[in-house]
Amino acid sequence: MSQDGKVAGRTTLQTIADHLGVSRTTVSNAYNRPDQLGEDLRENIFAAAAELGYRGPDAAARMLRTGRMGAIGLLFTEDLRFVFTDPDTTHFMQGVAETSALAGTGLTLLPVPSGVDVGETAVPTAAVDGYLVFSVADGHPALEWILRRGAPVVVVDEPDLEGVTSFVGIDDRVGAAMAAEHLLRLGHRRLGVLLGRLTVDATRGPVSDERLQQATVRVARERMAGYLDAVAAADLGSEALLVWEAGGNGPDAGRRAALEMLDAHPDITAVLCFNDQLAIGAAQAGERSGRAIPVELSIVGFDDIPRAATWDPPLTTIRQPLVDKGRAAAQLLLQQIADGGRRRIQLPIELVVRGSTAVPPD
Amino acid sequence: MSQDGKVAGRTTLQTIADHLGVSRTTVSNAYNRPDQLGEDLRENIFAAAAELGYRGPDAAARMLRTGRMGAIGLLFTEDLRFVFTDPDTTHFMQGVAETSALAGTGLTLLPVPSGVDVGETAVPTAAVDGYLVFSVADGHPALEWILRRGAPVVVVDEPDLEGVTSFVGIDDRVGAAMAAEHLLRLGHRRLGVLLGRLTVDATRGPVSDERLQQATVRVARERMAGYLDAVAAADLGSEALLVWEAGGNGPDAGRRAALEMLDAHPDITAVLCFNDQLAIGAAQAGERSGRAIPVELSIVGFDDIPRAATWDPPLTTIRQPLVDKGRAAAQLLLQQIADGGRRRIQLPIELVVRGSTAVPPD
DNA sequence: AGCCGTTACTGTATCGATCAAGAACTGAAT
DNA sequence: ATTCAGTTCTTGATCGATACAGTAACGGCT
Repeated sequence: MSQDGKVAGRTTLQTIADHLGVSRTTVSNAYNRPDQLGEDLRENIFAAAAELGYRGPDAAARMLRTGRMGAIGLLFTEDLRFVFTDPDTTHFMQGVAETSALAGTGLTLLPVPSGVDVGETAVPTAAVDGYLVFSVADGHPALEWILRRGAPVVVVDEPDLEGVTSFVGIDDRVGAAMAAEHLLRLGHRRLGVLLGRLTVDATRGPVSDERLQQATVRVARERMAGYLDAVAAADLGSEALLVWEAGGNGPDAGRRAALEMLDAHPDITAVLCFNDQLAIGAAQAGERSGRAIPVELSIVGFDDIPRAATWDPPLTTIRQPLVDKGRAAAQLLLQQIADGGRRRIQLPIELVVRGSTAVPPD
Repeated sequence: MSQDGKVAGRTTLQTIADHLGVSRTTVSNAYNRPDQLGEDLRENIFAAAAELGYRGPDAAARMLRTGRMGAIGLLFTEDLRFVFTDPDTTHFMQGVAETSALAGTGLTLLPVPSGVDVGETAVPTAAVDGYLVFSVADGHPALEWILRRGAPVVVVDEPDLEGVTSFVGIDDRVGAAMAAEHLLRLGHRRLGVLLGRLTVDATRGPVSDERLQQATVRVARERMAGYLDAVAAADLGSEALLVWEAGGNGPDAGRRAALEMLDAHPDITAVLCFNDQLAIGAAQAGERSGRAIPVELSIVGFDDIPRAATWDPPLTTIRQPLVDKGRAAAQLLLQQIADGGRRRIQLPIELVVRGSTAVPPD
């Protein structure tokens, strides 16, 4: 009856097979290929499974045999406090979670806290079919680790490793140019630029051309190029731009940096921000330093998070579809897992003019 | 030399072992037990691995052999839009992610969208050592699924299955009583209660005693009991409480429900809210209906999210440590995975009096 | 009767790694 | 010379399931 009867041990497919006098494979089929056996036998098998306390096919064994993990990994290197607080990230995650849930795939979070060796994290041992890499700086060790594993990878926003991974992003250069053009057309001639980070470390303060050259964050490089495009198109020089690094991407970092920037350069009449959180900080800084928005100071954000529309005044911003970005990234990864194909997606962006920008004071 | 040489196929431990003329196990030890072999051999092994394109030990095979998945699952049944937006949830997740990252454990998200059969989700096949169940209503099918799997489970907030799972929560009854007492002591005699949901469906409107009996959400039952405790201690009857169900837990649902409630019962002088998001909605509703806060209407929240302190006026609320809750839950699960022990943790709560409560108008 | 297709089920090989037990070697202590 | 302990590496068994190929039984059709 049994060809492999165990004396004790866990309940497995074999236990049930022995109990009913059928083969292991038939029991397996009851779970995974219902069309391969009769309806009544299938029910008997489930009854026996319940009786014997069988927990269902073991995940690890199935994975080993099939080679599929049934899960995708989401890698991020930002501070965890930030990841779950920052609206950009959470909206993105929402899109990812939605898509993977719809596909019946698991979603494994792979945080790589700064200062921790990647080998010590769950990254190397994670049971995933592929990785989603969310906004990681060039050459980060975590990225090298997973590229070495050879699994499918979709990079979101950065870094853009053409030909190596799939990619989801927006045209950052054009988006930045749209924002700057809007201000220039209103008549502004002296623009502050407030960005989060140019490198992984949290440097704060004015940004020299030199430091700009060293930027390891692709998005920052692209957007700066976009601002310069717009400035050049308006027949102005790069001295029209005053670039300041906040050292972080939240409203607090934005407020602090904007206060310093406005203090150092009171002639600035408008601030271009790398995201809406920074823009909210800048708006607070403006009011705190006695500048009415938008009459005395114009602010432009980026992303169009929900709060941008409800802020007082509502923020002019560049909209990018963050939830769609998550959806697209997850879909690309699932596709690549299925067919091995690498793809690129560029999502649409749009200038949304609201109440935080106006003609500069004369 | 080789005892199991494959003609082609993937690179495995054996490939490297053959290449160097050592055994499979030695190569395995190079990765997992560096003290079991010489330093130079270890380096040779890694060099060979790099040369042959070996991706490191296969996760599935390791799991099968060791029986450890190296990951925990986080189950939630709420709408995904809510999960990543709601501050309570994200703070909790932050604590979980932090703790699991510190332990080098993976964290797998297991969303169970409403209307989807649990068997179709990643829940049954997830490779996890245990489950974290976050605020799920009594008898939800997803919970039955994972209990059947027999893996360690930690339930957060609800349902409280004593003796079956570990549990992390607060004393909801006492917390609610503290909030109500505060208002009663100020002199309020007619209190609105604004709660999110009593059952999984999104019912809205006034809550009858009958419906209260049917509540499948444990936290709601406990807190109602706490309010009644306080009311009774003040020698009042249950008619001092006017209970309203918002059908959701966000500010929008809160605002809408509070408007209806205040419209139907203009004599209410204070509102007890089940969380700060609802409280923010109630505060907006108060002002929108022409009531100054706190002079004409007092509002009490629950949780003490960061926004509660910065709201205008700052919210009086019951503080519960949400990030700690996530940490505690993850730690309990990791402990239970390690030693099988089931434990209970009750986190401290605290009344935080701020500017949204005052003596009622006469 | 003979052939074919379908349904229902079986048996063997295999996925890739780790564990437990033990062997070979080294050097030092008895 | 012998025992002992420690280090370094090997052997054989095993984790639990699924892929693949194959068999048996049955009914319909010519």
